[in-house]
Amino acid sequence: MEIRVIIADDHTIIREGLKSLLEKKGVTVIAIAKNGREAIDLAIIHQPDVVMMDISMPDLNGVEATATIRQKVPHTKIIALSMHSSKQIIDKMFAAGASGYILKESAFDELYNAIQEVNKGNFYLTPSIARMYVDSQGNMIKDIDDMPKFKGISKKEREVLQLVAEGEKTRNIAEKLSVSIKTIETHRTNIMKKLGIFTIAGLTKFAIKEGIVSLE
Amino acid sequence: MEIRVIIADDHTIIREGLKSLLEKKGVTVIAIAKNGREAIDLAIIHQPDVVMMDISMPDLNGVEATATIRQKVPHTKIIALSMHSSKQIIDKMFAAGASGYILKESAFDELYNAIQEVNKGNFYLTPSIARMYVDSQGNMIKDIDDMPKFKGISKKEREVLQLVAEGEKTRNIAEKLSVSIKTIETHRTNIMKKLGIFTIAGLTKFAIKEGIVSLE
DNA sequence: TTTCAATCAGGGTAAACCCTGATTTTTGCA
DNA sequence: TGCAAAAATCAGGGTTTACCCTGATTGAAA
Repeated sequence: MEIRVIIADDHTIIREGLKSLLEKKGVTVIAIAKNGREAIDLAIIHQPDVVMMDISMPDLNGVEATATIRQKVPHTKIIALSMHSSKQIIDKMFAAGASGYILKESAFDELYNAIQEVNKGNFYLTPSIARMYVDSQGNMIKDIDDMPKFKGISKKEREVLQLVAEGEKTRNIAEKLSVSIKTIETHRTNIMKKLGIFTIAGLTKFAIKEGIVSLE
Repeated sequence: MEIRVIIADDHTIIREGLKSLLEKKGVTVIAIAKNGREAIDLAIIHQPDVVMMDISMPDLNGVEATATIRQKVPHTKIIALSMHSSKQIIDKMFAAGASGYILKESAFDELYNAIQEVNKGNFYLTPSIARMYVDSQGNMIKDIDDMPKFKGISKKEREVLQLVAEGEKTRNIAEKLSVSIKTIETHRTNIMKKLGIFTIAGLTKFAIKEGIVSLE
């Protein structure tokens, strides 16, 4: 059976390379996204079987994009494609509703395997990471809808924080999120109060440290 | 004429993806290395035309591997394949003897172009980075090694940039440097023009990338 | 049912941003 | 050594954005 896949990664080389490899294996790459927001839009339009989702992307990161896609296109499965094996990041991704997690240093065959498994409705975890999970928790992943809070920062606030740290002005953020400028101002003020950081530069550094935005 | 290439990258997905893309274009990938040490060994054995070299690799990084290959296999050209556009890293790579520098977010066509150019004996720099190596008159600075400053940023401007990126307000910066607010405003404006970055968040990220400020 | 997230308004001050134009000091190099 | 270029300094005066209150509504979650 044909598997229809969307690739989301901010690095063109990876997008194109992955597409080339998947197509060799007979997987149909129906669309390519270069950030989380594009991934959401394309997932809604194309209703793919699987999304290969990079975690750190500009504009809207992979964790948030995963949560939104899981909500709006529930039958679409998501595999996180990451460079990091930090437990914190993995937890976030599965909490957001990912079905698989593989590393960029994994072999392509493993990635192909993951797509097959996830498409069948199973979970897939890179073996090295799976070992870490079984040791610490015992139980595997459960489908949690609500994302764990991040230092008291709400989902929307985190989204605003990312855009602020990426250099967007309030007006542009308001347009992107289709709300009023006043709303964004309120969010930004609340973020600053919660974090105790009162400058754009400070917020930017915080967002970089926390992996909310990348330096690329 | 056939171009013989070695790929060195610690991420299997990238190695295999790149190989697949290059072979589609008729480039011969004669070997694949997953760290710098392997890259050196394989370069000596196979004497390739070009090595695609990732910079951050375990065991032995791309910079050292580049220097060694340039010394032991002088006719082999090296293209750095990086995720970062930090000046320090670029300088190091070219100092080590690289002939090209491209980003992983570049399109594959650009990478293919770079291979062609480098194989002819030319240098190749990703346009976005090349722009940073251009002075205010629009002249390309060829000698990257003794480039005095980064895109025409003066000493004082750099000082102001650091304070801006650390979250200081114009008034505080003026006080610290014992000059008027207007002077700082002028510096900041000039920095923005020179860098083509027009937000505090952008300046902050730039400063972090360049090591002007740290993440604490 | 009370809390919290998300939405938005009014109205204000401070700061950033953007010109033009100018003087003085430092510095590269012919 | 001398001179032109670049760096550093500052002013005036404008627009825009950020920042900071108070206050209010809706809907969802606890």
